[in-house]
Amino acid sequence: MANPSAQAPRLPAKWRKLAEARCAEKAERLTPARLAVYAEMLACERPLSAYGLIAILEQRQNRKVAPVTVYRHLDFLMRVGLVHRLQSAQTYLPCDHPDHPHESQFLLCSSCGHVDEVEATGVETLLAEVADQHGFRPDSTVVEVKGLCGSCQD
Amino acid sequence: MANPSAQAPRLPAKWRKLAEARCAEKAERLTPARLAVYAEMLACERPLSAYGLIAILEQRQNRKVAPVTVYRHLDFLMRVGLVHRLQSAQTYLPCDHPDHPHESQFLLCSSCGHVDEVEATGVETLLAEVADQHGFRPDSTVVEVKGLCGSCQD
DNA sequence: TGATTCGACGTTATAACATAACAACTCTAC
DNA sequence: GTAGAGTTGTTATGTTATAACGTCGAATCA
Repeated sequence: MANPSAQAPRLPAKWRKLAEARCAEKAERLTPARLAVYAEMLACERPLSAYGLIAILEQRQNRKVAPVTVYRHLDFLMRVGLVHRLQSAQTYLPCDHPDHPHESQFLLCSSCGHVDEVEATGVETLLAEVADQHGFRPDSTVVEVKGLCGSCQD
Repeated sequence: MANPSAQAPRLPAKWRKLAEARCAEKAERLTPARLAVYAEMLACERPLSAYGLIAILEQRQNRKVAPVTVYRHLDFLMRVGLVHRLQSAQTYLPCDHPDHPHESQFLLCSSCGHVDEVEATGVETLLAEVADQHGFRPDSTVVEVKGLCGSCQD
C-alpha cells in the first residue's frame, strides 16, 4: 500500500489542524502512517492497547503490522502531545485537548471502560507542593482515578 | 526445600508483627513462602520487577521459581496491603507504613531509582472533589510523580 | 547535480511482563 | 477421617515492549 492512510477513518479538520500545529512546534513530521494511527485512535473513542491497535490497523489496511511499528507511532504521538498512555491499564488514548501542553488526570470507569481526561491545575499545584516538602523536584505526574462514572452508578 | 523462608533475609520483628496483624484482619494466611517474598522485598530497599524478584529468589533458594508463583505472592501481599505496585514502572515495593490501610502517593527519582512513599491526605481529598465535580465515584487512585530526589539535584 | 545526512519505516528476533488451566498438597472444621 | 477451601507446583500460553540492523526518501549543501 502506497499510502497507509488511504483507508483510515476520516480525521476531522479540527484535529488535523491541531496535530499539524503540535508537530510544527516540535519540528516533527506528521507522516501519513502517523496520521492514520492517530485517526484510528480518535475514531475508536476508547483507550486501546498497542496490540488492539495493531489488530485494527491490520484489518483496515489488510496487511501485517509489526508491533514495533505501532510502538514507534505511539511514541511519536505521545512525544508531540497528541496521545496519552494510561499507566495503570497499559493502554493509549488520544488527548482530549491537545491545543496546549499539559499534565492531565484521568477518571477511569471500571464498569464501562470510559475514560474522562480532566485538567485540574489544583492537583498539579498540590502535588508540586507535596513534592517540595520532601525536597523532590517533580518532572511529570501520573494521576489515574479508578471508580464508576456517572452512567454506571445505578 | 521444606521451608522456603529458611534462607530468606531476616525479617525484623516489627515488620513481621505488622504483617501478621494485616493478615489477621483479613483472615489471610501468612505462609513461609509469602513471608520469604516479603522479606526479600524489604531487604532490597528498591522497587523490584516481578522477574527481578524471581531472580533473587532463585539465587537465594537455589532452585527454579515459576513466574506464576511470584505473581501469586505479590497479589497476596498487595491484597493485605503490605506491598504496592508502581504502575508506571511495573515494579513492586513494600509499603512504608503498613500499620493502616491507605492510599499513597509516590515520588520516583528518575536518576537514582529511589522511591519515596508519602501519604498526603490532601491529595486524596482533592482528587475526590475533582471526581465528584465530574459525577465520578472514585474507588482507588494512582498518583506517581517522576522527578529528581533531593540527593540527585546536584 | 550528486554526495551526504538524518529521520522514518520495514523486518526479524527476542526480551519482559503476566495469566490460564489443572493437579497435588495442606490445613481446618466438622 | 473426611470434606471443603485455600495454597502451591507445573506446564503452557498470552500480552506488552524493545533490540538490532537494513532500506528508503526527503532535506541540505557543496
